[in-house]
Amino acid sequence: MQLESTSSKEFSKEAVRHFLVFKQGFLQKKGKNGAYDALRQLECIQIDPISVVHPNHHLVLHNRVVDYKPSHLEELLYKDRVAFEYWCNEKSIIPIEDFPKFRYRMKNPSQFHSPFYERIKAQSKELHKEIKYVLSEIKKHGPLSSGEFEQKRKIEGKLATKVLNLLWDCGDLVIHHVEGNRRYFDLTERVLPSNMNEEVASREEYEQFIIHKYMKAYGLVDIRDWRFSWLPLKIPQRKAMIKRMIEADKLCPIKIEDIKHTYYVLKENLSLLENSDTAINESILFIAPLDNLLWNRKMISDLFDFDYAWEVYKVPEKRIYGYYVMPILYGTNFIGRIDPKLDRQNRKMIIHSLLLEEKCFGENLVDELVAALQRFLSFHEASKIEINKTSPKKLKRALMRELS
DNA sequence: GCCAGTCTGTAAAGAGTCCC
DNA sequence: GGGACTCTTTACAGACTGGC
Repeated sequence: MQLESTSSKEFSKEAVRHFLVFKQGFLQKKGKNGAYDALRQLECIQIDPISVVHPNHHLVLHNRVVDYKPSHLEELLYKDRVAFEYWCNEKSIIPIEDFPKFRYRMKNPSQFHSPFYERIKAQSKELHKEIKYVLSEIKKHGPLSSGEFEQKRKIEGKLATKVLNLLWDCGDLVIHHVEGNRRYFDLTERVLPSNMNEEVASREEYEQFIIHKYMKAYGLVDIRDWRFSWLPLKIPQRKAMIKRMIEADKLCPIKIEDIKHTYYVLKENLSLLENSDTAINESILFIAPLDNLLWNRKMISDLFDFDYAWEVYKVPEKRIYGYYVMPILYGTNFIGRIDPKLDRQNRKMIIHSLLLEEKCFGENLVDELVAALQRFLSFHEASKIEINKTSPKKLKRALMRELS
């Protein structure tokens, strides 16, 4: 199937990088309202529980909102209820106005992903009694976590987790609040306004909505992406969908210098891509491992000539850059990697390594790195810093001179 | 041989539980 | 009281399998 049209526009890598970085809105917002605006601009933020430093979702907002605090997001989720948690780019935080659209997926969970759901769906008949019991207990007592079912009620903890997740997948329960990493679930009808819970989109409406949302969030559309369109589509179905969108004048194929692979961009974003004068943040940023900018690792490699792999899931002997390694962004380039860990007891930020790419180091970078580290420390309420390894070696002394 | 899809290993913090 | 242990949460990366 030939998808490239003769009218494909050609762009430099730098122009496309500028477009992608601009769309992320780095350090463009302020305060709790700014955090909400950033969430809407990003479409969703991926959740991750690993807390070596602040977890992924907080790091993502820290890089968009100049004075961001984790309490901003907690309030947006559990007090103001202008955001909710559900499957989007994996488990994600999503603006609440999208909730009615997600109802289609909630009511038809077997049509979508989640191997976890598939595993327990097979047991759903057997779980019928437990489902009824969990719902009635929550109705009676208010928000409950899996732990409470194990401790005080007659249901084993792992089974309670399965049932709670199943009911959450299906939209019968929402996350009321979180204590540590324990989620408390409540009835959706009790937490959200009735209009949110009544409207159910059709399959067609949901698909159109989620495809558009995906394309806006990614900026560049890549048919190889394993999360393509956040729908379970095989390659031929993806090609057919792209063809339809090109014919409907909603999507444009683009050619990028030195890249054979064809990427696509929403027609509505084309003028933004063509306009490389848009102002972007020029400070150094430590990008979260699951930041929206990094969702498509192949695209990052193509456009930024930077191969990034998060190493938390690698066996220790195969790690090259460190367990929680984060890319360092400077303007429209990745200039290196940082592997941090917060020592919470001593309020000390330990930088296991800070490695700059070859050719990236210049004396003027030191000031920018110091500013970025100071902001990172302040965000984590760390009063001390320890830097173990840098590349180049002389960077460590230069940084410590400014930071201590 | 290549590509798509599936399965498994891996690790962290925080809260709760158990036992001395 | 406090140390040791268990449970909970998550999905990427790489190994593996199967189809063409």
